[in-house]
Amino acid sequence: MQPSGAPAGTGETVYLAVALDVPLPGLFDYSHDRPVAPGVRVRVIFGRRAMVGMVWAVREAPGVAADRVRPIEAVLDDLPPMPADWLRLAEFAAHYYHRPLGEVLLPVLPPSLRRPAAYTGARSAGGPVCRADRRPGASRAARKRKGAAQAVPADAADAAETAAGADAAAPQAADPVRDDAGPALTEAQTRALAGLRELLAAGAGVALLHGVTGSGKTELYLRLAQQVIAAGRQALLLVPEINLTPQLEQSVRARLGDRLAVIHSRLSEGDRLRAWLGASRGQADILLGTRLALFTPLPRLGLIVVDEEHDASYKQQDGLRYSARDLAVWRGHDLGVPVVLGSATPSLETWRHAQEGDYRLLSLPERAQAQPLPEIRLVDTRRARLEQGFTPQLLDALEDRLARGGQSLVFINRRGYAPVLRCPSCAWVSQCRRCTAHMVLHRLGGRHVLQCHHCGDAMPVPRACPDCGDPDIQPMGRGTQRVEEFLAQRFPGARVLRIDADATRLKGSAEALFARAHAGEADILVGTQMVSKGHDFARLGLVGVLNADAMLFSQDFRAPERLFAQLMQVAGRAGRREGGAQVIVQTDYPEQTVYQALLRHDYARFAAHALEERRDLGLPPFSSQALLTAQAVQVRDALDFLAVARARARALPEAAGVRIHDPVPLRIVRVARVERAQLLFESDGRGALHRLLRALLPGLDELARGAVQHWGIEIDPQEI
DNA sequence: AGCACGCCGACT
DNA sequence: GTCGGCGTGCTC
Ligand SMILES: [Zn+2]
Ligand SMILES: [Zn+2]
Repeated sequence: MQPSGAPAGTGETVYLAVALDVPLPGLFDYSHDRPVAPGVRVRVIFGRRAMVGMVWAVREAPGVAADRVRPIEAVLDDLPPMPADWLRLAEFAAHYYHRPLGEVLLPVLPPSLRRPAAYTGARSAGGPVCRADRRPGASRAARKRKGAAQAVPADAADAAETAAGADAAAPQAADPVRDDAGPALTEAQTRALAGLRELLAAGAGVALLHGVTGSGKTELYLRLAQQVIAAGRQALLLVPEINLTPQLEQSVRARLGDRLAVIHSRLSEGDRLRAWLGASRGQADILLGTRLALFTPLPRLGLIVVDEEHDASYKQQDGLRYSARDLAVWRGHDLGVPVVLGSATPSLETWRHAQEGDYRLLSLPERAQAQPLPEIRLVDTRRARLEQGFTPQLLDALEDRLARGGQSLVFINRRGYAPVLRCPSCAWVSQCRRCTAHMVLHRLGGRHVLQCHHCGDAMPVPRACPDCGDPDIQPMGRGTQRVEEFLAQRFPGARVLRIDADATRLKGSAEALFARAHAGEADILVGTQMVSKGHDFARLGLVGVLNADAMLFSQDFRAPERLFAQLMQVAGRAGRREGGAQVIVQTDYPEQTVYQALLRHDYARFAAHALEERRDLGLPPFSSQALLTAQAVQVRDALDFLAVARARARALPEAAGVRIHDPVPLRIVRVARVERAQLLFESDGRGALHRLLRALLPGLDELARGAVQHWGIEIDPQEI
């Protein structure tokens, strides 16, 4: 660290334009005795507090009155300046998402690099980088985890298969062509790999690897990464949060060696910094991580892979609302590095790019191990007599699987026992006092409680109706817990295992529950979307889907797209190791395209239909959207703010070609005593929309003074 | 966003 | 009398 005022200054005062993580536009000028390179972090006093900022530019004169300018406290020179391409990426993100530079540059760094106290305390010992370098090994906890992971695979082939998750082409015991380079490829894999290698040879471009669950996409990523590493470059492999398991890490390590860095949000600060340093110093050849790994400097980057590119977890939901997939494509393009997007159900944005020829489309139409895809049955629930939500067909199928010793999965995307409690005599329902939403009945231990899924509030279940005293209040509908209870009682001999966010929180780690399922300690699994990702269950022969229609009723135009992806994913759990698997989807609307396309495992048909609809309605990907959001105690104030914003926008010359909708309250207006509303902007071209926002947004802070607590802009919203 | 200052209600 | 409530305003 270079203390300010240290010797060897030039004597000339310069002004450093510093980016700070504050929601204020622009940069802040600080004085210093010599120039400092852009991309270097500095410690400064801002207002009353110490902050870490990043130098963006050097100026000869301050942009504000000289008496307001303060000196740099310290130049944090324990790291070289951030590289130019990294600064370009951050600049693009700040510009595209309409946020100040500092709100991108600093939050994407490992936390210890942006905390001023990490450099000042008595125990700071030269700062976080020195401390990390002094203990180059991983932390004790990390070593323990690694040791445990390595101890597991007695059968390495099997471990690699489960681990690489959805898409490892599993080496079979009898596979004759297997060698150190990995399992033998199918014909389709070989063709796709050739296409990917052409992309690599071309040096840039985007490919969409479209392959059904189990078609072996992961194997192709690994081979491509191997090739890139052999050429002396680094590979960045992004995966959804839920897929980044110790097993995946272990299998990548087994295949690509120890020069692997892993970055995700659940790492300790020390481990995260060490991984980040390893990747940014070029010591790691491969970086495996979740969306936040996208912002890691990689000096020798040669390949970016985004697995399950349609996954919602690539979109950050708090702070800077960026899409790691979109930024990955930008970074690849900027650096002239190939980008591979993989999915069984690509986002329609990506699919359209592939159809238009912007992206190279490579398909893996079949499962790698030649098991047929499961047979799908739609069961019409309109005229069925239901038993706790189950049709006789599904119950019969469950019974049949039980008799044959197979495993089944009942999928219901709703946690808890019942979504609402209701009084039969009056209008009382279990309403949350802080939200416009029902409190959900949960079984906790042996007792029941009411829980709000939106604000986290909890309360005991009343013994009788609080309004009229009727003791006979009833749970309405069902969630995983009630389904679990029903199945246990309906099939007394069966071992029923529930896997959802509550079960994994309560009974220890998710991995332990999944391990029980894998070990065959359950006949019927009951789960939410948590079970539909990343995990294969060897003996799983039947998947039953309850309540799929709930996702269809959403106002959001992307609801069918998400439902289709969800159903394909959960259907893909069945029959991974043996044939004869079956999926039963209960629905009131079997004629809907989503379900008809699902019957044939036909993504292309679904996508063509959905795209046609989007084109007719002028929706993405045929238009660009932005959402202006506002929060207030009273939704009226939020709506008024948005109405004025709309009037201002319409008065601007930049409004030409931009459709500005009406301000509307959110579907769930109040969450934790805050009421929300939004205003949708839409235009056919991206440029017009962004020009309008650039003219409109700077004035809104002033407009929001008063009853509006908060406002924000979301570019390319994925839920509206 | 923090973090101050600032001016009115109930507490030792 | 002051402890603290959060309204308002500023931060290079
Ligand atoms: Zn009542
Ligand atoms: Zn609530």
